[in-house]
Amino acid sequence: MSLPHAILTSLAERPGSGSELARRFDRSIGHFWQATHQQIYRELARLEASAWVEATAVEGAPGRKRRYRILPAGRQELERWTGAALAPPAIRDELMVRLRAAGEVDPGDLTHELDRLLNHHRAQLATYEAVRERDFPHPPASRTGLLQLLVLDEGIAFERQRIAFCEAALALLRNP
Amino acid sequence: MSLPHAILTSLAERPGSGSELARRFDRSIGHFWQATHQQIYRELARLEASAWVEATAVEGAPGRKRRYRILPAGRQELERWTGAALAPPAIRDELMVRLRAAGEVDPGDLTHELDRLLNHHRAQLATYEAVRERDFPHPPASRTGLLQLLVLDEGIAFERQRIAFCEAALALLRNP
DNA sequence: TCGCCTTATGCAACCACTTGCATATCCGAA
DNA sequence: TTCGGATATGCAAGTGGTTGCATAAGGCGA
Repeated sequence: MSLPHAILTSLAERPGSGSELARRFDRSIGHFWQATHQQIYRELARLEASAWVEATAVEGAPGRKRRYRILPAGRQELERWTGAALAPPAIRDELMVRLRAAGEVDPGDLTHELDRLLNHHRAQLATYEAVRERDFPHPPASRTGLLQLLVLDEGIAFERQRIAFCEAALALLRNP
Repeated sequence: MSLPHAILTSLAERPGSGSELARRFDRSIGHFWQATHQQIYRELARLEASAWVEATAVEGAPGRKRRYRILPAGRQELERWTGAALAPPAIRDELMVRLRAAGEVDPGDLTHELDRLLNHHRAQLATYEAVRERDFPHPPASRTGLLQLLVLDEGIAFERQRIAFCEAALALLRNP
């Protein structure tokens, strides 16, 4: 389970409040490890109880805003986890199940759904490419930057592969 | 949630018992939607309660073996689901989080874990390629076969991408 | 025939995630 | 000045997935 360490990583990159983290997840790390704001708040409470992060109330902000910062023990935990045993990814790909099902029964409106999915992946690809142009106009010099770019490029490769796959599936379903 | 429909699809392809389904998942559909035998048995009980599958006891077998078969109502449900709204995949990729973390702290033994992961993906690729040679020596003629091959080839493309990515990450972590 | 191994099925507890809703606080507009 | 909207945090119930263990039945060797 990676959520606590995804949050620790995000806080190591930059301190922030729960809602800021939720927005950061939507734009950055969350592209690889999604989390709702409820998950993030609950996990922040646990991280604080473990003394891996500390929080200070932010005055003059709406709600009861608290700013979280990673503590040395949290950085140490993140380091331990980074080198710990890494399980192969648990694949849960509904699209593949659908297509296997479409081989057994009438696919119905599946082509319409594939079209919607294709649009989603094209939009996601455009997002990644915009981030790449904005954040990495030149090859980064630091190891941190190189690793961030590597991960971003994997996202781009994934979306491209997905787009090609949706197109192939649509071609197959449309031409009997 | 796709597990009930993954099971219905598998039973539509061929009837079988819970343990046979569990083995089939390990080799086939489970490459895209993993499930333990406990999940499968629980789900089979629900599918039976919904009258989407029926079971008959198998005599002369160890345990209390029961053979499941999809019913017309189950096939109808599978058809409904095939055309239903399809959500974009929920990505949860621990490897990407690790690499972002490795940009913030000392990566420790991460290269060793990446080596193990690389071996896993190479083995998985070899498995897929063996299945492809065995099951699809010639291009399939049926729509069912074409869809199965499409899904299999996506698995192959995924493993290749993953192998290239692990190699790139290793090169980056080893050459500072 | 007794005990053990294997196959097959299943229960129960736990944990993470999802969803819907509730509360707190600030700010600006009526 | 108070009321509604936006921001921020949080609770609680329901669901799916994981893990450890339990039970049932056939087969086989001592």
